[in-house]
Amino acid sequence: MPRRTDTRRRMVRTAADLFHAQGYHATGLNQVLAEGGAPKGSLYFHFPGGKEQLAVEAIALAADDLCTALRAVFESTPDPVEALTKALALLGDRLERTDFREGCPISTVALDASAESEPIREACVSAYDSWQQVIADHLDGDDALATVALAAIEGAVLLARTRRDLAPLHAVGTRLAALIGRTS
Amino acid sequence: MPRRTDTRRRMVRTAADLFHAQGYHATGLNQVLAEGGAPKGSLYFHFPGGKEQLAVEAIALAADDLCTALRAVFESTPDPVEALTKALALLGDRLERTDFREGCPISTVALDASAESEPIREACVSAYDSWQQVIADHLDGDDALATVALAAIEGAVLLARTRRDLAPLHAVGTRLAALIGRTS
DNA sequence: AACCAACTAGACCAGTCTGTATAGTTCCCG
DNA sequence: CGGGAACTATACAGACTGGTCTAGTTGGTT
Repeated sequence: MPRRTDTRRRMVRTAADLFHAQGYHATGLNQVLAEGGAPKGSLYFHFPGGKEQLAVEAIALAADDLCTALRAVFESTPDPVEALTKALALLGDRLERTDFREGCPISTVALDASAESEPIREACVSAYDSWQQVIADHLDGDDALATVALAAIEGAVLLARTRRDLAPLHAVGTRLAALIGRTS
Repeated sequence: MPRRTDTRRRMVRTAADLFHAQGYHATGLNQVLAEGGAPKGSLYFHFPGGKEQLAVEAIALAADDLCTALRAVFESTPDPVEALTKALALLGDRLERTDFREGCPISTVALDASAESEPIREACVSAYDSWQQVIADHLDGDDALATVALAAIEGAVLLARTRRDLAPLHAVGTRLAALIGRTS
């Protein structure tokens, strides 16, 4: 039985899910506590930095999860266009499964909190950077190109989530080859 | 002195700016009131639907503003790639001017409120649709392609705002030709 | 002048927010 | 068995939330 228990971990997990679906300001600490089955005292014991610290860790966790998933896709798929299409499918599946509640794990928080909290902003930047790095690694290290691919994907997820329709994902998917400038 | 006064208009304008920069949940009605110089009673006189109605109208206003600006750019610039580059510059200027507080006028709200309010979601969809329409009109009516262009722009603005760096905008700008599939 | 709609003003309410304080429990170690 | 750290549990605080209510003011019309 670990002393430094899994309660802490569970809190971060719960917070990550809630922030993912609702954003920073729309998610109350009470909701995180209730859903994670923990009282207030525990929260401020584990996260003396309060909501902000919890958000930073939640973002890092969510970023890591997606980064791992992305890496798995890219490592099992040599052709980058095909790999990106698979990545889009991954995000599309999640959107559909959650009735379009969960798109990009961090962009809601990035938009609604990173202007007022520098630590949160930095966590979001790290997240985007990590994903972009995975993409760039499989695009001959072309960072600018990876930026464009990431932007197109993020934008597509944003549109798909708002419209409740996967079409933007597919549109971007079919145009990825042109975007990347390969014929494959 | 106009009877159906400009107070109402001013409220929508203020709300639009605040929602733009901070999102839905981070923006309190009191802040809108204070910044717009109006008391609570007036708000619920002009907007019986409360915060939600105010948001819907603010989104519509912001959408219209950008739509007009986009149309102006496209009508004065025959080449669509060049026009999109100008549009990116427009958004980049605003980002820089506002110290990266104001990116896309509605995407923050789209992400942090459209899941819980159907009217707000619909207003956001209309906004995206109107912008996409302008783009498609100058892309031989290719709607899917316009979707990709819009997604890339939205994603670029999101990344630029979070990173506090216009590079993503430029990266997308230089790749637009490939994205659109034209040599011009 | 009288009237009525349009509109303003702000007090007020109940609920929620993040955050604090403190008493209690659990669990390992000696 | 005893002591102390790790952790939980809950009550509470103060500020702020969106929203309601009613009294008052303004201004055009007859």
